[in-house]
Amino acid sequence: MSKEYKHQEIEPKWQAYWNENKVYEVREDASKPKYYVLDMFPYPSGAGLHVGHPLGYIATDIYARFKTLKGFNVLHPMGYDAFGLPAEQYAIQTGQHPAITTEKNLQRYREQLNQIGFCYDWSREVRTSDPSYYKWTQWIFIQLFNSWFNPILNKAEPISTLVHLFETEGFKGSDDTILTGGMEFDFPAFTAAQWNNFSEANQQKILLGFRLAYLSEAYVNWCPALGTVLSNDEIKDGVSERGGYPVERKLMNQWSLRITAYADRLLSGLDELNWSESIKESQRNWIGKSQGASVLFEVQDHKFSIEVFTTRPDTLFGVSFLAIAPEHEMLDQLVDASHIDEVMAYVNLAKNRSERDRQSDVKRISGVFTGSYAVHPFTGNEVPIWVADYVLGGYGTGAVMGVPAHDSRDHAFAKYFNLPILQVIEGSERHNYQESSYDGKEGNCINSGFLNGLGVKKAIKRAIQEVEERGIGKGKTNYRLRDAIFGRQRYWGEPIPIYYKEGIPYPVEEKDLPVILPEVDKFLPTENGEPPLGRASNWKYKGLYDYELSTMPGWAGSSWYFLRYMDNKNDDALVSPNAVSYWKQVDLYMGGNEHATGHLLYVRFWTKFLFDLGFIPEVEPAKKLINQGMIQGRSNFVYRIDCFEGDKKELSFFASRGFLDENENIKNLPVLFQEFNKQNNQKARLDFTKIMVVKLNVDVNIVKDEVLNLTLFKQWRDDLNNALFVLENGNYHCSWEVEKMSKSKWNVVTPDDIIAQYGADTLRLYEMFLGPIEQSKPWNTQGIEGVHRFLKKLWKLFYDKEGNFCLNQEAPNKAELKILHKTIKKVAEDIENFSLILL
RNA sequence: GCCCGGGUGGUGGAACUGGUAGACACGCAGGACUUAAAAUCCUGUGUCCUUUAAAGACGUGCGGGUUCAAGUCCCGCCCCGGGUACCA
Repeated sequence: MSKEYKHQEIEPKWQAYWNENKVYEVREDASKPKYYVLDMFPYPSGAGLHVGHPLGYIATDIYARFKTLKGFNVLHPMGYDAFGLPAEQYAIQTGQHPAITTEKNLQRYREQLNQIGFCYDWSREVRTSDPSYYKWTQWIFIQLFNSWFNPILNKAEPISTLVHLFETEGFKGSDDTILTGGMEFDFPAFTAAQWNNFSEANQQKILLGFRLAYLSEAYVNWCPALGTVLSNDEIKDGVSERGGYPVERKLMNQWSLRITAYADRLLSGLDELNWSESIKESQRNWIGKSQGASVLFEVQDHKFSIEVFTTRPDTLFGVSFLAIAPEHEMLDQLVDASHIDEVMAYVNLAKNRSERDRQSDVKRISGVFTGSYAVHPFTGNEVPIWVADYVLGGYGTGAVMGVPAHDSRDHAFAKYFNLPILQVIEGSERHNYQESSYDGKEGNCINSGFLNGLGVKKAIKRAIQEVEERGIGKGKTNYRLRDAIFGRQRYWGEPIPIYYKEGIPYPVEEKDLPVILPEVDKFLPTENGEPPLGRASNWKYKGLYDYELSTMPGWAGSSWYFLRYMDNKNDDALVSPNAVSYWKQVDLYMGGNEHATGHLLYVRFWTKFLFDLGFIPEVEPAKKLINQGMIQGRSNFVYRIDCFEGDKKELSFFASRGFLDENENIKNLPVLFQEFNKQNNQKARLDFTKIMVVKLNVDVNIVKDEVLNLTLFKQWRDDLNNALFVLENGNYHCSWEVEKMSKSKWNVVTPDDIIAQYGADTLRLYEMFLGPIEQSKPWNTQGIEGVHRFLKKLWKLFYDKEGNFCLNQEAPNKAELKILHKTIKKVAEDIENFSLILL
């Protein structure tokens, strides 16, 4: 051993030892209690693993090692969420196959992970893009396709039980008990005899309305110029980020998963989970259970009614208008001829606004009168029907009853369009109903016929009773949660294992799985707008039938990966009963907050589904969840001063932070130019026609303590070779801001440099030292020195000046034992509490 | 907009149920060791006033409130991060 702490020697030595002796490989062992520690697996991006990823990994690694020492049989695996958009985008730009990009990125991730010295059992690695893995993702999809949700048993069952029901009892129509709450399509009632005489096509069409994986129309962001569907992410300011083309919302036939059937179980299941309250609260809000009533409003001079959903049937007498969504299916029929142009113009505009836009933009009130009236079911009054974009097509019934006096958005709408505001709840006497609404639930009904005098809660019950008696509505539970659109018009994902025979979708037979992602010449949609898989030549099931051309979304593979780690090489089942009955579920799951309602809801859904069908023994994927805070990037900026003469840029240089004021404008122009001339030995005038300050992200790796390394800056990009500067005391000072850590912001710090300089142990210690694991914080490498020094001191406790390992064998005295045991207690408690900061 | 987090020195953060705000560390300043530097060790370090010290005043995003006592509890705001259904 050398004389001082040398991580360059210590770390590779032990990492090699672990590797050669397979120290961290585990197998089921009934003699020991099991413990399953899981990290949310990473998407292998081109920028490599940044310092944010290991934060959670290090914490779980400490915990996994601790649990092992405590005698548990610890499963601690790692793998990759390897399908996804970025690799596909890259493929579109460069022609490089996403599989190649992914493989390359993945290698790099593995190297980085190895360097940090994690105790993963690498023999269990999974990759979602590997056919041996996605075979089972596809298999689960087929199970979903072959299942329906039985609301009486409150669980999924094979579709054959529904077929049996149809064959023996038929279907009683939209109020049938087999419906899970109006989420299936409305089919007319049929008898068993009728069912048996239906054509195959008709039967299949009906079944599709009940399957947990089904085909239906849904709105997507369609970009005609790119011929593809875009995520909200890919849209900036209403146009495509790539190319800046217009985007419209378009109805498209899409595969969806009936997650809404599980809404109640997803909600009630939260109570037993040891997850943070904030995550559980987010999920509750996302599921958005609300109780109320659906009420039918007859449309005057027409033979149909509009169904509205309301949580406040007690305010029915306060209705002064109905508002329907621009997407409402009855719109065409009810709009009055004299209003048709105006309405259609509005609808075309409103439909193409994104939902988020429509919900967030509360200040801009818009809507248009359809020219038609509904009849108030109790008063018989005429109620004007409006189209308004604050009503969303996908939520509730796509129509609301406007009660301006007691709903703030209805109020804003009524006030803007001068619609009557009718008070029906007694609030505070001084409340001015022309100014604002009273949304509270305290008070008694007034001006409300049979509801007068009742408190809000009683009035709700009474109103529901009344509409039910009159046959114009019923009590109803509504969920904000929508079925999950599952099809993607993309290449780099799991092919949906469906083929079409005479236009009817059928699942690929299990023995033919996996449906391998075919090769294509380009990763773009076809000329006639089909997804990229439409380019695959001779790609037919059994050589005869067309395959489904859409692929699965990013979250498909991640919705069940925790199961695959238990038995990752099994070719006969997604996981063997043996393995899953031993490892059961994740005991500790660590991951980012950003997955609160996406991944974490879907994985719970799939887990419940697989449980229902008897494939796994647990209804929840993870008992305990810890959200590691996001490590944000700490971006550095430089300021370029561009000076124009007319449209021509005459001069351009970089000014240090101090020359700009708080608002990042030039503080004092003459002083700046004086300094510029002095420092660069020039004679620039300052009477330019236009002077602009351009703020640019600069690579944080060439900035230290906010001081820019000028030499490296000039080498950073070709156009900067001859860059000119105005410095402060010989230095260029940058500004900084907290942003998401990403390649495009030049603020990615990778663990590699830190490990090379200080070693993995210093990195690990420092990441834990940064602050509580749950808290988000920007990355800042300042401070790592102190941690490194701590390790050196620790090392010196055990090695003398010549580098000899020195311990003596003397029995410890009482005081020493006391310290030892206090330390053991403290360390054990801190680790159990994930208080990994204090040393 | 809505939902979930967060805001404490120059910096990361500590303060468990309301009870000495700023632990620990970084940085900075000074000193010791050294021919010198690095490394290491020691001392100081919230801000302001003050030659210094003592003493004092002010201090946990902003404005109010409750309390003997507020970083912590209540009300109203501001700012930052995440999510908002095809990013993962």
